[in-house]
Amino acid sequence: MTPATSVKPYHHGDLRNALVEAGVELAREGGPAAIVLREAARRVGVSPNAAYRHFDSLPALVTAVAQRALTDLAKAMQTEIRRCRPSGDEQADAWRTARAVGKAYVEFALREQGLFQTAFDRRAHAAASDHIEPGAVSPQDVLTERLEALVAAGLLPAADMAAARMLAWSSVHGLALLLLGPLEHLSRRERKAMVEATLDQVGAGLLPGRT
Amino acid sequence: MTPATSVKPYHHGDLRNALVEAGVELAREGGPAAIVLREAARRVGVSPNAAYRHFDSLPALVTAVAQRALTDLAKAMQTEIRRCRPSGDEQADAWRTARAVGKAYVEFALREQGLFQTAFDRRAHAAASDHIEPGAVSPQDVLTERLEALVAAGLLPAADMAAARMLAWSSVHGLALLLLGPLEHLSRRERKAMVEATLDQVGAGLLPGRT
DNA sequence: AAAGGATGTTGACACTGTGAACTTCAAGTG
DNA sequence: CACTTGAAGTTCACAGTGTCAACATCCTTT
Repeated sequence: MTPATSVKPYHHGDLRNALVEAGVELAREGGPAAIVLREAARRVGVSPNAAYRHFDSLPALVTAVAQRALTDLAKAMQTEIRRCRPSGDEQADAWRTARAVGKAYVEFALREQGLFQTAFDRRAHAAASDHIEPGAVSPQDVLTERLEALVAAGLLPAADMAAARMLAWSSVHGLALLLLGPLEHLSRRERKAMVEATLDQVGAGLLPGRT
Repeated sequence: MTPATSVKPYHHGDLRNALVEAGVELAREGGPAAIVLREAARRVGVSPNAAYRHFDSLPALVTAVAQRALTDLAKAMQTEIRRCRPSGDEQADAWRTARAVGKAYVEFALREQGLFQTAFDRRAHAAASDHIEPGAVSPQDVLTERLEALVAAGLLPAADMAAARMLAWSSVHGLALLLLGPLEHLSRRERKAMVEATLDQVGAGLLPGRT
């Protein structure tokens, strides 16, 4: 049995993950621009250049953090779906869960501003050729799943899927970013109202005649 | 008459503006992160710290560039309105111009990616206490104006203005950012289709029963 | 047991934002 | 008109960053 903290082994053992986690923490504190290679290495207790054994460059680390953020977002959406307990009415349930997904999206953005911005940072998506997690579920997947439920419930014509996807994703994504940026001065109450109103409005656009 | 280019006067004369313009150029080339104090000063032909006589810090310069970008965007929207020649039918015209504004928004974002991202950069809106241009018109103003036209034409209940504003702004803003980020691989044709479809869908949400 | 490759470390370089002290110049005051 | 004074630019300096090259250490495989 090797003592847990002997004196610090020369090899960290799980540096890549540790760096990503440090990066996540930095992103949570100050957004994508706060992800700094040297600081991440410092927090992990390792020399700056050790990171280059696991990431080609800083953007590569940012990309990894962004992917982590994306799956966190997806998880939050799924959790919110699970909190909606079925009422038996398939149509009502389909719409309620779809709405819940949108709400979870915005709430995650507000709760985890730094992570959310990192998830959609330009540099993150730029250095794309990074190895992707196998079982990673993306926010798009969760949304698509909900739209399919709407189709199955007969609320949405299958032919309108693509357009509906764009409207739903665009409006919720835009809403989140506006609340984080130009509308950041709004009170919690006002924000809440905006979110509810916008989600209803999206519903009106998505499902003509049914809300 | 002082010769236009004697030998370079010690005092630049219009440094603030020159720096902002250099900043705009940098932003156009590489987004908000590419706005670099020293490079801007270099391009203007002045020492790095000269900038500090006009801007408290780098974020202050970014803010100035962002404001310039915002008015550029607003101008593009207004131009697109003007390209819509009235057809006599007030309702049709109101909707057509509203739609044109949305389209101009997205097209500006695609055409001037760097500027657009700078306009909505976090650091830009953070250092807010900068002196604002007097006659500056904002994108929000243009949008509001179009919504009022919709109300005047009897297409939109005045009570729904706030909600409509949020839906329109959110969806168009989100659409633009998605096209620039996660959907950047789309072909020009696909993008176009997305934009048209989403705008129509927004119209459906905004004006129930009328498109 | 020795080789070899993966993993960390040190040292160095160019670049950035920013503060302090100095210089130049235009404008107003006695 | 000489002379001060304050705005606008400059130089020097420092800490912090990403990244490269060369070196050190350790696990693994033969």
